[in-house]
Amino acid sequence: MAVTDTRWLDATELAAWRAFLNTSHLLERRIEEQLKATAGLTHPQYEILARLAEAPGRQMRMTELARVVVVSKSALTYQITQLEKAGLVERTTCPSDDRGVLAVLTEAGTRCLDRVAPGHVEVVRAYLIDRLSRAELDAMTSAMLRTEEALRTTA
Amino acid sequence: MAVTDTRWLDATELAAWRAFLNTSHLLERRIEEQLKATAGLTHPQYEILARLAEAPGRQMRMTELARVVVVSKSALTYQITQLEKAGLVERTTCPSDDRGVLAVLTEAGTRCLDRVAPGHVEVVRAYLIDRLSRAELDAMTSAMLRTEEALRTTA
DNA sequence: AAGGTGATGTTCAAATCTGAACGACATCCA
DNA sequence: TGGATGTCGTTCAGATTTGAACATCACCTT
Repeated sequence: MAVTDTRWLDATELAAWRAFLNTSHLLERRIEEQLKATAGLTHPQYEILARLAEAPGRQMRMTELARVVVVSKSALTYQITQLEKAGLVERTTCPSDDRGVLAVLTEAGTRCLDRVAPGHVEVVRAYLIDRLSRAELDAMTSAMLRTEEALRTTA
Repeated sequence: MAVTDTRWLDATELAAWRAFLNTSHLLERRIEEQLKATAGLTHPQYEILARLAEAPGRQMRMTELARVVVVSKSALTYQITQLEKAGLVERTTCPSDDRGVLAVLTEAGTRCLDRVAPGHVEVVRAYLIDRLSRAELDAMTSAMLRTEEALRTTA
């Protein structure tokens, strides 16, 4: 096979990559810890509630929800079941497609989110957003949006 | 209790946060997929091998390794056991501390890493590093290093 | 109208992650 | 020297994630 010489990461690039990787893991850990302590929620669960709250009719199709939250379909099925047990979400069959399922945010779900959101936003600010200059924020956003686009479209 | 008004994220900040979150999850997924297909490794396992390869004597203490790779101690115990079964890593009791355990990269582990690294770096480049301008890379690095520092020192 | 193709959500087994509890050893100070 | 305190790595139970397989239904072409 044709062996192409590997373009290794130089010191700067490796530092960038590892800083990104470590920060994402550490931040994830911190968020998880805060949500668990405050509301017994996991981060994916919070994201599900947040996305539903923003959606028209406070409801969303399972596949679409899995896509925006970035979890597998089976993980979403599991989490929606958990949230349903907790009374924060309900399942409805989609009127326009008998295969489809709509996840609907309940009143209790809305109240839960209202109660938890401030503390969550606090963490996101304290460790990420508020530590970036405007220029850094803009640079990061444009960079991240570009890579997200690439990751979503490819394969 | 004194209720401080929440400083919600504005549209730009929310976009930044979600782009970061989505990108990290999507990239993690893509990396995991590539490593699994290429070498049957998980991402944490790859990081363990990579860190050991860089370490003096190709060995590292468990706690320190868990810290740099950003996994819990129990997760590291589990993964080192897996890698030991695969013959890529060995455990040695630390000479200077009988409580300590040294994870040592084996010859097979070194060869495995050499074989897998190019493809892995390829993915990191293709979806992140090569998509950022020099300015974006620098901005992201400084921002990430600052937040990493904050997350590592606090609590 | 009927079959082929594709999408939808769930189930299942397997792997992995985490925090808490634990036993073993180090270190420090009286 | 002898506890008191802390660190180290492991074990354990429980929760979560994933991909593959599956049954159901939609859609499109003939």
